[in-house]
Amino acid sequence: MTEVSQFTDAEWDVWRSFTTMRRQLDHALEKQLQHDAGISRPDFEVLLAVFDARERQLRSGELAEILGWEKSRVSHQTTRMARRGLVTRRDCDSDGRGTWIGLTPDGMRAVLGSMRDHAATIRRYFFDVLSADELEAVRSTSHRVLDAIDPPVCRRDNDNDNDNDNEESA
Amino acid sequence: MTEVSQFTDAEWDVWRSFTTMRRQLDHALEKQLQHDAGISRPDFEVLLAVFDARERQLRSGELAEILGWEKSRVSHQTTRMARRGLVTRRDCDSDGRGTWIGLTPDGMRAVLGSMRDHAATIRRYFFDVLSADELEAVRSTSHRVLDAIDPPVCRRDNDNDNDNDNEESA
DNA sequence: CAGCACTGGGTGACGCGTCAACCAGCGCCC
DNA sequence: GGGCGCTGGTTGACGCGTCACCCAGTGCTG
Repeated sequence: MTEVSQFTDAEWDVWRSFTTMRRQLDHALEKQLQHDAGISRPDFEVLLAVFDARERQLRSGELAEILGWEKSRVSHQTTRMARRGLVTRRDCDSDGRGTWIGLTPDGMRAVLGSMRDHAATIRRYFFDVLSADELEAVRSTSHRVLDAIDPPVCRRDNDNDNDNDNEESA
Repeated sequence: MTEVSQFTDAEWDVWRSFTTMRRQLDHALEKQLQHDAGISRPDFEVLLAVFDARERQLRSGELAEILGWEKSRVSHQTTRMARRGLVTRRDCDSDGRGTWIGLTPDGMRAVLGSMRDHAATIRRYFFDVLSADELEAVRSTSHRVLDAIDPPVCRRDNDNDNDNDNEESA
């Protein structure tokens, strides 16, 4: 990644800082969850989504939509989690194709035990160390980058039907 | 991730923007490489590191150090890449334990063909859409977050023996 | 030289994630 | 009611990444 990259040293420095930070932050959050509750980040996301749902259960498809995951990913993940005793999976009565995902006692314990710690960790490594201005900068740069990527790549938030015209300047 | 998260709406907005941006940016870069050269990002990193090395070859351990990867990861990755015909692996003469990683013609073609496009993509989605001030903000916030994480978590860049002082300002 | 620790690297199992293919139930429409 | 497309979801293969463990060559020390 040196002579070849056609970036200036300053650009390269920014890019490296940024990617390193992402990696370390992910790693730190993962480690905290693993340490505090013995679960992974995907585990946590699933547990929290189900926990937040009325009746503490969700159809597989709803879960996919909430998390922004593919259906197959949800299937794989919940299958693994069921094997590890974190969630239950049972067939839906009213629709023979459906699957309800619920929490086991272990899953409930895990999510309750890790929520506060996880939020605290995010706060410690992110919100606490950044000023209001910096947070605003993060927000705006994120949106800028997203806007640049947006047309060609996936659409998730406002999923309207057209997805191939655009370029509303950048 | 709603009532439960003990974040303000504004905080939540920042965090979501940030994580979404990371995901989409990674995804876009991955897609570009796959499209332009049929390789993944890890593939690209390995190829570029080897390409940059004198003699166009590296010992497995050097590669690990350059990329900041674990040795086992390098082993798995280069094994897969060798299977796909991107790199060569041959035993080292002077040290019976060593392995040299080199480029195949296909690997050379892939790295040559994707370098410019990859850099251009990073520029398009990142450097081009951010002002100098915003880039500086990215750099400084990245360092701030890294500094917050740093002590407890891994040390990678300046790997001198002491690993808990530093702070060369941000 | 024998022993022994260290070092370079590989392996296997597993979790995460995607893609493509598949399958069954459901709804619709003739 | 018999076909037909759609929808909800699963499966299998594969790549990525980590951890724990293993193995052999190296080199040092007695």
